[in-house]
Amino acid sequence: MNQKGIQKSMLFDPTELVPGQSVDCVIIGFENQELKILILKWKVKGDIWALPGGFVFKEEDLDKAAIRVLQERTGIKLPFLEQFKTFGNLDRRDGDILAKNMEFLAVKGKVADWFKQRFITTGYLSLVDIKKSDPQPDFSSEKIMWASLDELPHLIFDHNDIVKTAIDFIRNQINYLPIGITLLPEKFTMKDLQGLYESILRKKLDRGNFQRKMLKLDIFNRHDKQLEGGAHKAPYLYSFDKEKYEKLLEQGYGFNS
Amino acid sequence: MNQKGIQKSMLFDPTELVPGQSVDCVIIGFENQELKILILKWKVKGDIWALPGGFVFKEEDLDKAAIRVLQERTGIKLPFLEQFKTFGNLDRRDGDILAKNMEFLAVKGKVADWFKQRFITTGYLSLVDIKKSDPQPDFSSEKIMWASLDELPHLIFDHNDIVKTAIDFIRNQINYLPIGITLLPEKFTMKDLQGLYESILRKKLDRGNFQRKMLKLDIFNRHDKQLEGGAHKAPYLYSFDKEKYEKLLEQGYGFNS
DNA sequence: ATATATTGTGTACAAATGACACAATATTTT
DNA sequence: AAAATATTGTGTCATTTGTACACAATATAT
Repeated sequence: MNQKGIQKSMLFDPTELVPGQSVDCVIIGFENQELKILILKWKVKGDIWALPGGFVFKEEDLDKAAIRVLQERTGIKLPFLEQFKTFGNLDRRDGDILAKNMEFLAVKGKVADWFKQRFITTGYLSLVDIKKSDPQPDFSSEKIMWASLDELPHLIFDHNDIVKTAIDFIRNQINYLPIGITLLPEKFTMKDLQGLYESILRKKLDRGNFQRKMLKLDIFNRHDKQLEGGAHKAPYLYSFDKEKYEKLLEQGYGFNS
Repeated sequence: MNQKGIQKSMLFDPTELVPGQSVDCVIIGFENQELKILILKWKVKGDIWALPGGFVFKEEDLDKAAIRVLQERTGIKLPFLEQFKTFGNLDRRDGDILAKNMEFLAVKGKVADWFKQRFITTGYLSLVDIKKSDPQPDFSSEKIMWASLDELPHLIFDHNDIVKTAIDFIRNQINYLPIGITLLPEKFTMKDLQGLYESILRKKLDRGNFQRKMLKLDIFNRHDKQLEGGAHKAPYLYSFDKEKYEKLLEQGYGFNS
């Protein structure tokens, strides 16, 4: 969290970290009617993509570690962040890849040992407005990018599984998560919102019924008409009434089937 | 899992364990129309109740550790077990209580240090038929008992929070968890099943509608009438058709509101 | 001016939910 | 032995919710 913390984690001083414990973040965005995941390319030999993850300080709450790691590794601050599962299988790390990279990076001794141990990692889920976020690669990453969920490259270790679990979690919890308010821009059309639901639920919804059902929730502000657009009637723009939205979220709302 | 493993964990040999990582089990049963939790009384000074928990071997999957710990500490084998959340706050362990107990037990050196570190614990949920289970206290417990959820004593550390989270999890996932088949005896009445749902959802359900809705699921075998009973019409006994039940569970079923 | 695509809303039927009713039946009381 | 009592299994019906499809309104393209 503080500057010292950041420095220390960059240097991987094992004495201040919880051994064998990490956090990994599945950062989800929505753009062009599809879900996207933020992934990092490691500064190592070969194309190695991974979720932004990191370690936990001995004097740090697990939740705080997730917030800090996300901030350090992507520049994203104060996101919606929720734990969804902890992964602790013995085979979840690939020893071969690690060994080769230790060699490539000429990492030896305690630091190499640190990376080679088995890690139990806790997965955190973040929902982000892509337009508002400007993710930056950290010192250990060559590149950072939003990858379409449907065309996600192979990720290191069990990170593809972690992503899948995160998406299943969202689908399951869709009525209790602030998906609209976090994933969409301030103003959006009902078509945008419907596309978001369809991407998460992986099925088509009836346009008319979707619109009616959403509007009946009474959590939207209706704005002026959208001007730019295609050769057709311009849709209304909506934004969330945050108070009403949060009140409704507590009890859950939305789609049962 | 193996005999060696059990011995080692009893002796708390820190070199074979993952430091700072534990698992805690919320074992849930249903008896006399109410939910019950299995808790242990520590062999230390004062009345200290806790969830059955334990540590994770360096060469052991996290899920396997939970199964082993449950077995070692309660004698319960092959239960339904599911991870629900990981707790990693700095303040989740109470240093005072630990220090006093180390003193009382005359535990010093490495073993005392082991117990004093911060633990990140992963909560596992187990659903058990009380009638079939015969929990036994392990060497470190003075007593083991089923405590009514509504009259749960104060548990050590954040264990009361962990129980609450587990119950919330079940309520939330009720349509996807095998609650009936794990918590009820082989044969049961619709009233039993309704009582179970009411205990979890914490609300009364209409008897007639509940019965109809359940039977319509077509996952039960209807047996002979129950003979013993009160001054009234004897109810049917039912059991689950396991194949149909499992098929239905995959897609979820039950109560939306 | 006309064509086209898409929106906002209407309608009508089906299915699910919720509240309550009532006969059937096993025991207890008289 | 008959009546009283409690509880079960099922019936009914009004209300709500879900689903499919229709159609006028309207913004731009031709």
